[in-house]
Amino acid sequence: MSSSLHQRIYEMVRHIPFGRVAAYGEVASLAGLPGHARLVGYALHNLPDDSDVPWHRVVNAGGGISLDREYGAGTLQRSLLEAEGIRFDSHGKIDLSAFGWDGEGSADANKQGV
DNA sequence: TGCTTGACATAAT
DNA sequence: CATTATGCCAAGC
Repeated sequence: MSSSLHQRIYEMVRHIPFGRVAAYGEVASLAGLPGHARLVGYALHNLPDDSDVPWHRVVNAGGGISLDREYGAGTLQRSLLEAEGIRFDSHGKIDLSAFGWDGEGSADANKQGV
């Protein structure tokens, strides 16, 4: 795998704690690639089958799914997120204030009482 | 090796 | 609120 950049992104996504989500831009910055939100998405698009990367924990800046539900991936992502205790609002988006990776600072964001 | 594309983000229209 | 435009830059061909 010459694409070490993807590799690094995969690792970063792998470090996302359970029941939490991170935005593409967030992951990019944390991965050492500030501004390369697209690379994150691109990397996940090329995500190898043997990877245990929780790509479903990566969402867009609005806490929503960028993938088309029709393609299956979007629907699958939402299912996986709900399986981790993450809730979606009426708009099909996630409350980043509660489930965002940086949401650790919020007190009532800790409750995972499903 | 150079052009095209892209699971994004943000501002403007 | 939906669409358009632009930035940014690596991966794929």
